[in-house]
Amino acid sequence: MLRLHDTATGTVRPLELRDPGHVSIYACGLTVYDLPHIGHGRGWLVFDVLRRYLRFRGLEVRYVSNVTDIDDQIIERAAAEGRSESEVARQFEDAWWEASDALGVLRPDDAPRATEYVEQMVALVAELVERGFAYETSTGVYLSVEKVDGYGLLAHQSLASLKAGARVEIDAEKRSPVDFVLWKKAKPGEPTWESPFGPGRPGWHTECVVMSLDLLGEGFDLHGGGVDLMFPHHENERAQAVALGRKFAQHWIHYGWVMVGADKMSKSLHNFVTVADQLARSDPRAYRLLVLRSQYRSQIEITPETSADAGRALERLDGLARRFELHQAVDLQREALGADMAAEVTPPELERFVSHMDDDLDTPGALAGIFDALSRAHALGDRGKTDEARALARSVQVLCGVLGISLRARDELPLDAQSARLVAERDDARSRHDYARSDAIRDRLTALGWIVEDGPAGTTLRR
RNA sequence: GGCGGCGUGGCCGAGUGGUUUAGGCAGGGGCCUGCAAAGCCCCGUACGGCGGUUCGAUUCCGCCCGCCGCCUCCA
Repeated sequence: MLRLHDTATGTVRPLELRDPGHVSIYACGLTVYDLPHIGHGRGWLVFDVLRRYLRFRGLEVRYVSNVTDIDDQIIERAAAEGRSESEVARQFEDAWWEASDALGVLRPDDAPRATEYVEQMVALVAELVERGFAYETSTGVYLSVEKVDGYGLLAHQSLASLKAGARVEIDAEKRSPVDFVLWKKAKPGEPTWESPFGPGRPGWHTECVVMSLDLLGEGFDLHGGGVDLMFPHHENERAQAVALGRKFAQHWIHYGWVMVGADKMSKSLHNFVTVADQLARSDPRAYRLLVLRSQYRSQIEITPETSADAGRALERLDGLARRFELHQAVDLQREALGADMAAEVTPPELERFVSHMDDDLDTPGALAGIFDALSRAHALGDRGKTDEARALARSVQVLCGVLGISLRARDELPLDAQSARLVAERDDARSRHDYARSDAIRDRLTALGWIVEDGPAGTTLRR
C-alpha cells in the first residue's frame, strides 16, 4: 500500500481509499495569466508519476485539476493589454496544455474552469452566510475563520499565531484579519456575475471546494499542490467544507519548490524559466529524470548544468534500449501503464521498485534500483547470458515507463545521403583493414555531428 | 516574532545507531576494441561545528553556525 506524507498529520501514512480500488485526486491547477514555468512543470510531473504509479498498481484513478480563468492577475493583464479577460485566459490555458503535453504529462480526467462553476460558488457562499459562518461587508463576503473548528490544521499554526503573524492590510470591516474573501463585490470595469450580495466575482479559495466536491464527491482521497498552497489556499478550502459540514479531502500532499540559486522561482522575482525554455535546451525526458531524481517534497534546483547531467544519465538508459533492441515501446501517450505490465518486470526488480515508490514516492530510490538493474543487464549480456539480460533490460524499460519515461532504441533521425555513403565506405575500409581511411571517415562523420560506434553490424550513427 | 525544513565524498542526491554498496554525473585505473565509442570491473573511504547519551553516532538529544521555505498573490 502506498504510504504518503500527509500535511494534515505531518506524518507519512497509508493513503486510505474511500472506495477500495478507486483513487480520487484533486490538484489545484494554474491561474492562466502567464506562461507556465518549470516550477509548475515539476508539480505536473509529480502528480503525473503518482497517477501512473497508482495505475500500475492496479488502481483506477480519477484525477481532477482545475483552470482558474478569472482572477486579479488575469484582469490586470487584460487591462494592461487592452484585451478581454477571456482572451487572456484562453491564450494561456492553451499554452499550459501545450507545455504539459510536451512534458508527456497525462491530461486530467476533468479540468474544470472556474467560470463554469460560478453559479455553484454563489450557492455555496449563500449557504455559508445562511449558516452564520460568513458575513457581508462593503467590499465582499468573508468567512469568519474563528467559527471553524481546527482552523490552522494545514498551516500547523494556531489561530492566535496566525493572527499575530498576519501581514494582510488592515480592513476595519473584517471581524478578524485572518478572515478571507468568498465573494468580491464588483469594481468598475471588472467582469461580474450576479449574486444575492450584488454583482461581483468569486474568491479564489471557493472554486476549488466547489469543483472538487462536485466532481469527486465528499471525502475524496487526496488533495494537493505546491507547498505555498498549504496556507492559505488549502486551509481556506478546508475551512469552507468544514463550515458546510461536508467531508473534505482525507489526505493532503504538497510538493517542494524549484529554486533558482538561493531564491525560489517566482513571477515576482522574474527569475523563472518557462517550460518551453527548458525544452529548448533539454529532452523533456531529461527534465523529468531530473525532477524524479529528488524526492518530491524537497526543494530542487534546475540549471543548465543539472539538466545536462540528467541528459547524460538518460543517454545511458537509451543505450540499454539500443543494445537490447527494445523496440516494443511502452505506450505513454494517453494510457498510463496498467497493472498487467507488472508481469513483464522481473520479481526482484519489481519488489525493489514498489517498496521505494510505496515509501512516500521515493523516486530517487526507485531510480537507483533501475540503474542498478541496467548495469546488471549489460554485465549479463557481456557474459553471453542473453535471455536473463533481456529480461532485466525489459524490466528497466517497463519501470521507466511507469515513471513516464519512454526509452528509445534508435534515433528517429534519418540518415542523409552523404552520411549513408560515408558509413558504407567506412565499413568497406574496415573490412579491408584500411584503418587510416576508416578513421578519416569517422572524423568526417564526427564533424557532421554524429557519434560513431562500431558494432557487430558495422558502423552505426547516432546524435 | 510564530511555524517548518535543510546542511552527506568534485557536483547532484538517497539512506542508516556498528557488520556489503544508495544511485546518477564528472574523475582515475583496468578489461573489451585495430584505435575509438558504448559497455563491464575496480577506486576516492563523505556525512556543518561543539558537547551529550551509548560499548559504538553521519544516523538519537542539546547548543551553535550557515542556508531555505511558509505566515501576503504565488506551483
